[in-house]
Amino acid sequence: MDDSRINPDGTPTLAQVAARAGVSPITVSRVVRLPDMVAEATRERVETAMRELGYVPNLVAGSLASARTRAVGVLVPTVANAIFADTIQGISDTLEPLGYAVFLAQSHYDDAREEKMLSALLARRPEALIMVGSPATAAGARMLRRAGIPVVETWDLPTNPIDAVAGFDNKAAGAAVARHFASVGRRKLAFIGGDDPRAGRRWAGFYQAAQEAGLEPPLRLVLARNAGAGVAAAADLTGRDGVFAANDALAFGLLAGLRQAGRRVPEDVGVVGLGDLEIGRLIFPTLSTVRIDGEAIGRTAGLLTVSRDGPRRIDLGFSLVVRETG
Amino acid sequence: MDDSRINPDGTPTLAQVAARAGVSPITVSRVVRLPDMVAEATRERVETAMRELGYVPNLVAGSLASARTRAVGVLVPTVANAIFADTIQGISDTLEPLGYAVFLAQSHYDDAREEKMLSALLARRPEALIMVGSPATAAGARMLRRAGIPVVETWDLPTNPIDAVAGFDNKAAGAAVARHFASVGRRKLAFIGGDDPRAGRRWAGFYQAAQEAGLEPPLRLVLARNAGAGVAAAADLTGRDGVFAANDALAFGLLAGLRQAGRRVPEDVGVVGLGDLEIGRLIFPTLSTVRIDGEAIGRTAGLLTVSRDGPRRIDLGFSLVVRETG
DNA sequence: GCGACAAATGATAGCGCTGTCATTTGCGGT
DNA sequence: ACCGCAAATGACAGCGCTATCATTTGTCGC
Repeated sequence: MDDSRINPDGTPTLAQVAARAGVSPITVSRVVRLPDMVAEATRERVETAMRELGYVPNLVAGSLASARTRAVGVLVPTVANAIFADTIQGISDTLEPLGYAVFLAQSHYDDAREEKMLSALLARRPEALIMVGSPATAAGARMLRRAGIPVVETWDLPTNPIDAVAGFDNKAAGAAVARHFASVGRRKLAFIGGDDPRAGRRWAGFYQAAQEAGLEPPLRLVLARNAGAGVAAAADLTGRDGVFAANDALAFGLLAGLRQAGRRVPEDVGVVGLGDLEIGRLIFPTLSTVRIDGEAIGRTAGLLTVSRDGPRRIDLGFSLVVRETG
Repeated sequence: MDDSRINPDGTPTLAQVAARAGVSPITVSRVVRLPDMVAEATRERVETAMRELGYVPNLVAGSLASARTRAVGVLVPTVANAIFADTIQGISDTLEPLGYAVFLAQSHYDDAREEKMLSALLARRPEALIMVGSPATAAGARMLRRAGIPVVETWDLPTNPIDAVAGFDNKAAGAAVARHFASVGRRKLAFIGGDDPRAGRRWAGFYQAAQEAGLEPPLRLVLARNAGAGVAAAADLTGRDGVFAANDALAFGLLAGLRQAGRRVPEDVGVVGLGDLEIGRLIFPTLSTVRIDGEAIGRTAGLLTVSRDGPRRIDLGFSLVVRETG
């Protein structure tokens, strides 16, 4: 194949395929999108021309002409946190077979950055938008409402969602952990986590349930959201016999820190994480955790973007999984 | 703000902002892209109109008109593997400040699917493409060469790269692990991993170095690429005293499987992973591993897409980190 | 062969924005 | 006031494809 036939200023266009196959451009378009509508002989002629030219459809142009991008915007705090990676996986695995692509963006837990990312995503006119949590700013929320596309808030159950929800009750999850600690005789509790709204709700539930169980007020440590912070937090938890870490990664760090401090788990202190990452089942001692199916959240969110059937608020729930860490 | 002013058929357009501000459309465009080129009074008038209408630029149209998408396509085997998530993070953190977005796709380690994803990504006309590994099919490679955009192959050092490379020598990494095992007296080695080209190269280096060290031929187990397979693999490794797992996740599973089988690590069997995930430093016993800086691979790849300065082949190397698992 | 209808193909306009050249406006110097 | 130049703004065409209506072609029944 002689490359001189390719548009020297760029990649081959649909018009060039049409000229080569001796048909009009719209027929080439039909071969790509609606092949059953084209006579077999014509279709084969066009397909040969496409193959010879190495034609790759231009979805930028097609999206503009059709007012459809066939893409979904996805905004997560960070892709490096495995629980969100599972959600992205669920979203992608659900939408890709339906012909939808994923435009990914990260907020890094920063409100201003989240707003900027929402704007950047919306500029690309995704047909829907899925985000972890809810917009942190009024401007962000306004932008999403104005966009007039399906919006799914995940990993939480907001009282005034913009559109659809696929999440679980963070406050109830925190309460369940505190009640569990009380039921196994833990008296001095603590919570370690970040300062995002979801961690705040887990803390609120944890605190309230501890109060209701007659335990002394739990301690809250607000940390950076990585395992290293969990390691360091162990030093501030002397005397605490039950610690709820806002996510499993923090819990892994905490376990290492406690081990280094010579505190036995679960004999001296119980540890519960959140997320039920697979690693938690493999380490020693195995991690007790609040099981959240991040991938199911993603799948559900994906389905909520493409279908208006059924409820728009899905509570996927959680369950407390008690393993060796207490 | 009365919503009736918004285009009832969709979101506000640049033309509507122009009409509202009493300027021509190209002036609105300039306010968005080149604000210093517009007189202050005019700019403020336009900005007010944009704000009142809730105007969000349409990058679909802008991309077509300017022949620039300001996006980079990223193809990884799976986002759920932490080492690739780190790379995505590195890519995103490097490109986002430069105004580039990430179009993400996953191959799920399937050749046909990889080719389909490459085509889907290229249809969106990314200005560059970054992929883990190299194209598995000739058609995929041809597509990329034809696209005429910067292409970065990562996590490997291909002999005939399409354009640029940001990776490390997988074969040498495998060899280093075998030599390490030999140096600490391991005699019967094994390798567990998937069947992708990179795992194959790790195995080849491992096998060759073991031969050169006079050890009996190592055993290779080809597994599903998840921790669960690592757990199960322990049953097939009786009598082996040194096991190299193709990645850390597999190693975590293997450690659990060995623990369940009553085999002590490192007394009975040494285990080395690959990737140096943070969790490996936190668990007990701490994991020996081949350190690969996935995030640095991503950052380097990101820079290779936006700059043609300097070498196009970057070997980020690796290092063997010996911890408690041997 | 003719007419009716369906299948197949083509013509037209335009999606929302921008590269580029043209025109207008403003400023400073004489 | 006039001229030259730079800054600011506008006009025009079109990026590559597709929605939609129009036209052509093919098939079947009489």
